[in-house]
Amino acid sequence: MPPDLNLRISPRTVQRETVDKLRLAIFSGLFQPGSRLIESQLCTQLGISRPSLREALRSLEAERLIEIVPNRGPSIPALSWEVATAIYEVRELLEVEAAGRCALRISPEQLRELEKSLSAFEEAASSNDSLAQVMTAADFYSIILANCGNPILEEVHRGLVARISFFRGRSMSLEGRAQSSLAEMREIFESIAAGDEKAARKASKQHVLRAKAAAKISMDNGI
Amino acid sequence: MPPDLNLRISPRTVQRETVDKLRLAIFSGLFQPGSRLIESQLCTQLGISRPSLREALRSLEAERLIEIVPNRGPSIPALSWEVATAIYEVRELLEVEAAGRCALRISPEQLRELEKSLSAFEEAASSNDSLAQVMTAADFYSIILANCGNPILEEVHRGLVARISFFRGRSMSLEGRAQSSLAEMREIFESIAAGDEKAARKASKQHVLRAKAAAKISMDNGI
DNA sequence: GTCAAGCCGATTGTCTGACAATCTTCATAT
DNA sequence: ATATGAAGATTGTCAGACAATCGGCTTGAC
Repeated sequence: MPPDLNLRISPRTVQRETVDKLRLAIFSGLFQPGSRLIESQLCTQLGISRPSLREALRSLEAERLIEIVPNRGPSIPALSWEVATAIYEVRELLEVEAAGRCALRISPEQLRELEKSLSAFEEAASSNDSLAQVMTAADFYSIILANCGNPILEEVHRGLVARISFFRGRSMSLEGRAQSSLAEMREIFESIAAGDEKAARKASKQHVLRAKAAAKISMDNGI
Repeated sequence: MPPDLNLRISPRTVQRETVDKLRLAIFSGLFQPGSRLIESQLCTQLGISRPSLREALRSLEAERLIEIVPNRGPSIPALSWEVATAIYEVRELLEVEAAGRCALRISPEQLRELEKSLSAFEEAASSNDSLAQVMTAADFYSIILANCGNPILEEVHRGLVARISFFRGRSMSLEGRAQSSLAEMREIFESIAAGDEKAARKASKQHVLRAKAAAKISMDNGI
């Protein structure tokens, strides 16, 4: 078999990645909540055709990252505090369960991985880079969710966290939030490392509750 | 203002409903797990164009009701027992929480509604119409989830239940499953009616566990 | 001046038709 | 029997079109 030279003169524009680009743009807060997304504009910006764009938009709609109102088109939904609260509550349910399970079954190897991500967050927390803080914190949870033994738990969790990504950056930049977050995460880590299910659940619950409180504060302040 | 005669000679084919049609087709088991969905065929069957169909398919893909493999197109995913188990476990988490909350906050009016749906299931259970059984049972949960005070809980639950709809018809047709299901549901209802949160949680947990067991049996039997 | 009616541009919903890239299948040759 | 290769089927993507609908603006009436 001849080696795959991977030389593609005109690669069919791989717009399987269009969804990812758009998702990232939404995460990074490029669009204001409530603002409309004009299809023709997005097409030129992304360099794809309207049918392709609309496919991507349907995916995002199903993920609840955008809303599509008939005859008005896609827009960024304004997240009410009521819905945000509901999301935090379900997140609590899922994370607590995942942390508890994780404590009982995580492998030494993955535990080291978790420790590394905690260190990464520690470093980010001592800086003022709130984007790095959010990213490393997300890594930490991801590892827990990925090792809880239930792929659905992970999948649902990811979907929910995506919807409140808007808050996360804001609340993390609250005075002292990163540091207290670090302490909470360390406690979760210690409990999991010790294989103490109950402690892991308790610590995890505390963490989500405090994150929720921080989000509420930053929202009330209209940050 | 002239009255809206609602006379549309050529109504723009409302294919906002295309997704619903397809979803229903999948629920009712019209497609075999693992079978491919040919776009051109679906287009003619549904009477819509390919771009429109592909939008609908993207929505279903995001709901995990179909899979789309690049260059192979959409297909019905074969649900492994491993994934099904994971779904049942998360369902347990959500339903238990919802039942518990419901017990504390449901209005008398909604309680009557719940009782009615229980009666409907009772009637279906005494018949042999397993489709009616599944539908009325789904109604019962829906009412609980809709009244638990957390819309996200409901939303996530609906998404998960959709993915195991394939099993539900099968396991409900197991000898005696409908009757024992009825007993379990009655216990959930009684607990909620009594405002007993703990009992509601316990009964709900039992119910999901038994449903899971029934699903496993019917799957092992290859029904 | 305020409010209603109606018009106009902007945008969406949907279709048709096209074509290259890729996968499948089957026949052929070694 | 296996590898090769060619034909057909299917997907990925685009361009262009047009009616339906929405939002805002102008106009006109009171």
